[in-house]
Amino acid sequence: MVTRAEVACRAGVSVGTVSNVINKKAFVKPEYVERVKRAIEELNYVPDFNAKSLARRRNNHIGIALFEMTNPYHAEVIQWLEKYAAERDYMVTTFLLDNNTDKKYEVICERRLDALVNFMTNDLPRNFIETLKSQQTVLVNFNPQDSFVVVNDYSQSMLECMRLLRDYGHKKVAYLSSIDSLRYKADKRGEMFLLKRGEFGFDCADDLIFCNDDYMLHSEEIGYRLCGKLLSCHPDVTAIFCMNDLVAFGAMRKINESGLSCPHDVSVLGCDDIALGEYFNPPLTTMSFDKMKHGASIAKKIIEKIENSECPYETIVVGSELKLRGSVAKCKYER
Amino acid sequence: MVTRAEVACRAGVSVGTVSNVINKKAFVKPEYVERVKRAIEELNYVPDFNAKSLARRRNNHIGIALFEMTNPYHAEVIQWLEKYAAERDYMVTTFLLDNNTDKKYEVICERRLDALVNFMTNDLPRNFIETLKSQQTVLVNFNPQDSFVVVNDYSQSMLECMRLLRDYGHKKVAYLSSIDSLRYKADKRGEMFLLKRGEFGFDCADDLIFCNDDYMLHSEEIGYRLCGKLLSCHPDVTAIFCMNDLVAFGAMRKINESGLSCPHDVSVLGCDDIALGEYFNPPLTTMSFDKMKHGASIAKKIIEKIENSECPYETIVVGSELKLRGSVAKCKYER
DNA sequence: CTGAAAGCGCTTACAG
DNA sequence: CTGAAAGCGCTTACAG
Repeated sequence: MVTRAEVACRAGVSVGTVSNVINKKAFVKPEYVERVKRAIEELNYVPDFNAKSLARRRNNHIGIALFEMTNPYHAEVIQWLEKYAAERDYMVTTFLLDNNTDKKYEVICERRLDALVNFMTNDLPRNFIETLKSQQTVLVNFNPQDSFVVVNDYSQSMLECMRLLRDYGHKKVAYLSSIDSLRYKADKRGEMFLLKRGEFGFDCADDLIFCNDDYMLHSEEIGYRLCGKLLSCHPDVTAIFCMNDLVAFGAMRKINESGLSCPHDVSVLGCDDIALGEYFNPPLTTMSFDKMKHGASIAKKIIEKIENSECPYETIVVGSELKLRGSVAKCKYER
Repeated sequence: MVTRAEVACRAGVSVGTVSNVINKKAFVKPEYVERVKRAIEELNYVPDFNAKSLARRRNNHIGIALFEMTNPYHAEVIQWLEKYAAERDYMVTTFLLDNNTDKKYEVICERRLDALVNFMTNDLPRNFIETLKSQQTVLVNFNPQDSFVVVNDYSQSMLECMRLLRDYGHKKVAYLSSIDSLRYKADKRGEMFLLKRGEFGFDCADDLIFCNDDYMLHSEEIGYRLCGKLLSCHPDVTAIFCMNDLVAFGAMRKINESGLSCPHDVSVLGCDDIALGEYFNPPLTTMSFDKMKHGASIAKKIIEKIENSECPYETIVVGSELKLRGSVAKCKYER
């Protein structure tokens, strides 16, 4: 492994000067720049980012806390986040917090991340968060007072969906949530549904809303199970909101297996607009937001704050958009 | 940020002794152990893994080079790899090499990864690989002589599939490959199809095999486009092998849009057994292997070699398994 | 068994 | 503008 000292030696300058030409932080006599560059080339020198991190007390490392790695929705957002970050020399790594979590909390703290983005649905332990704060880690999606918060405002699209279902004559409309009953209402989608369903003429029975309390299940499985329960107590349901696209896929599977058809018997709506939704049969109606903008703007805010801790934390609201596709149709009783 | 020196001071011992109790490498008088532990607790001390890495010249960091982050197949394998690695204090980070690749090659080298797993379909530059080798990075899925290689042996399942299609009376069978025509034959699936299709009584027309040369497309889109071409020159095709499940989803979408039905008109087979396949309509027939075993065994080999560079590189062969589901049916001309 | 000290490969004031 | 040197927070022979 060739080090900076060897480069300096070969170029006939000091280590500090080599640093200066590599980091372009100070003016260096062109002749030296030339010599250093040549030495780097000849020795095939690669700087050690680790050593740099230690000296600068900054890692250029962004972490992402995730519960399910197989949800393409997160993968898409992360992809854009990573792209933006990578162009600015930041590395992003994803930490799967679905098992052995205590150990992973430790690891995350030991790695001295510059920032951590929280894409979990469940809460993270208080002392873990405190440690991160004491390390000056820039936080995203924790408490609004000490982190950036990105909220996807689904209220408009949700209203649009509800209007659509009403116009299509649906009355018996259910809601399948992949999170538990407490959090369910905190979510804009759930809140809106609960608040407005009477107004839109939908059946207001409590057991048309299903929540999930088993944290270990993946979304598809949640949708599949909840839809099973739903169909057994409300076989005449004609439309189902699902909290995300994977839940919707699970619901559609159960519908098919029950000998019903989507959208002929039951319309299904998802959320997130993952790329595969369009490939389903029927293509999934869903609502979403600009994932590129979402990912990139998280990265942008993070980097701004890392490089200038004076930047205030703020809440970013991202508007949503409805994608109407084949999985929604007129209520069969109206045709 | 509290450092090891402060812990040592508070515990009334030296820095080295603190290291010894943390790393459990040497015997320390129980009384000291107690005092050090208390000091750590009281000061809320968190070791700095970065500094540790610099001193040990090892990072406990495994990288994964990936082209598409949205393929759940890789996500699943990586998830198991990560789980195994995390339990042994290794961090794994995924590098998306779909754009700005030169910069990312640099970043990867600068981060001094202990290992790099290659999940790309296209080749990586020679000098990048050379640099990694000179850094003693443990390699997976590069050249067999200087890396571990994990091959999924699909030959048995592929034969099983072909036998099945023959028994179901299919004659006009196509193959959609997400990689280019050169690599196509190097893959066990493609090789087997090409070699045996005559023997199974399938039509041997060259234009029943479609390859993809546009590296920027995602698998679903590749399947969709190739299937479009296929249907326009062979509208009477009755079965399609797809190189992976996403390609199959794309093909199924095109089939539906063309007014045909899967499996009534055309049977479709995928590969990888991604979780969503079962949720499709119809559920996708596919072949796969044990992803947990696959991911964990990569991690195991890597860690063994990192911790003992004497371990020889080897090739690991993983057998495959057929999952027969609704997307395959008897040829309609035989019913 | 424990402590003092050198070393890991960088950055960054500070003199000159 | 450049070099010498201290420092980042650890590990690890080596004395004692």
